[in-house]
Amino acid sequence: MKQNTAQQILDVAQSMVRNRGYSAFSYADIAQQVGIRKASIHYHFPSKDDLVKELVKRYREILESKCRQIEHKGITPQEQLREFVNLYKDGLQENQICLCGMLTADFVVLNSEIQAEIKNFFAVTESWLARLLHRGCETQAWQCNQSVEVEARILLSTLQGAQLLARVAADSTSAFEQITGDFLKDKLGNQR
Amino acid sequence: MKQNTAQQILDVAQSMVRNRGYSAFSYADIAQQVGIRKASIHYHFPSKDDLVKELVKRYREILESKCRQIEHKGITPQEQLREFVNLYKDGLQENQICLCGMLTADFVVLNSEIQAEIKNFFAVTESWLARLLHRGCETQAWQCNQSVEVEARILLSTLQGAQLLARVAADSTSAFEQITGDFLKDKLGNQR
DNA sequence: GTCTATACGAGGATAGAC
DNA sequence: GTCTATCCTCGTATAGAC
Repeated sequence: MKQNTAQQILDVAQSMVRNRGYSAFSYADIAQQVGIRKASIHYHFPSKDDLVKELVKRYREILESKCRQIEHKGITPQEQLREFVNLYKDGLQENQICLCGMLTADFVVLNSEIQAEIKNFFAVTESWLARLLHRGCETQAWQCNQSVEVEARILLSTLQGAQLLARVAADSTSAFEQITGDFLKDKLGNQR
Repeated sequence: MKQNTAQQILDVAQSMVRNRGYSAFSYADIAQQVGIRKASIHYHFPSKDDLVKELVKRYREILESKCRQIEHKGITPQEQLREFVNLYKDGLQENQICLCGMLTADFVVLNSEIQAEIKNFFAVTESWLARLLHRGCETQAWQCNQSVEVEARILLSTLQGAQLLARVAADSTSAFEQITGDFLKDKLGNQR
C-alpha cells in the first residue's frame, strides 16, 4: 500500500534526524530517498523548521499511543517497565536513537517552537513513567525511596545516555542491553 | 597572559562543539571569536576533521589529568565519586555538555579517526570509574552487586543522559543536580 | 602566521510552468 | 503536487601576497 508523500517525507526525515541530527540532514537527502525533487518537499513543509516541528509532534503522539497500549495490555508493572525500556532498543541497530534525545543535543540550534515541542515530549514521557512507577509502588512491585517524578527522570536519563553510549560500541544493541539489563535487575529484582 | 593561537582556536571550537555539535559550528564562527580570518585557521588545522580530532585528544588528556588529581587528593571513594560527577556539572550553565557525549550524537557523521578517538575517551573514562568503584568496594564504601565495569557504564550513561535532559529544563544545573543528587544518595547512602 | 581573494559545492528557499 | 530553473548565502578549502 502506498503512503502519501507527506508521511513518506516525515518517515525519511525522522530516520535521518535520529541518525545524524538536525544540522546534518538536508532536503536533498530526503528528496533522494523519497524519489522526488527538493522543491517538492517545500510544498508539504515550507521550511525545515516546519518539518522538524511536525516531526516532533508526531513522534510524541506515537509514543503516547504506544504507552497507552502498554498500559492496557493487562501485564504487571514490571513487565510494563520492561516493554517501555524495549521501545528504546528499537531502531538502535540502524544507529537510530530517540528523536528527542538527539534533538536535545541540537537544542540550542533549534527555534523556540521546536524547543517547546521537545519539552512537551519529555514532560509527557516523564509523567507517564512516574505514573507507572507509582502503580508499581502501590502494588508492591517495587519500592520507591524518593519521589516517583525524580525516579522517572533518573530512569529516562539512563535510557537516553545508554542509547548514546551504545553508538560507540561494536554491537550497540547488546551494549544497550548490558546497561539496561542490569539496570532493570536493579529496579525490578528484590529491592534494596 | 596571551595564549598561542592554536590553543585559542581549540578553546573556542571546544565550547562551540559542546554547545551546538559538530555539524553546527563553522570556521567562520571560530574566526569571529578568536579575531582572525577563516583562512588563518587552516594554517593551524588544515581541515575541520584535523581540528576536531585534536580536540577530542586534548579533551581526553585533560580529563585524565583531572581524574589523576581526584585520585591523589587523599579523599574517600565517596568524595572522589562526587568530584567526578561534579566535573559533568561544569560548563552546564553555558549549555555545554561533555564534548564526547555531544559527539556520540554526531557519531555517524564523523570519520573513523575521530570515532576512534571518541571510543578511546570512553574506554579511558570507564576504566577509571571502574577502578574507583572497585576501590570503594574494597574499603566497604559501598557494595557492588554486579561487575564494576558494568556499574561504571551505567553510571556514565546516567551522567550523559542527565546532561542532555538538563538542557530542556529551565535551570539546567539544578535539573542535573536533582538527577545526580538522588543518584548519588542511591549509590553512596546506606546500601541496598 | 595572517591576510585577501577566490573556487566550488551544498543548503534552504522561491517563482512559475506543467 | 511535482517539476525545472534559479537565487543567495554559507561552509570548507586553497593559492599566493605580505
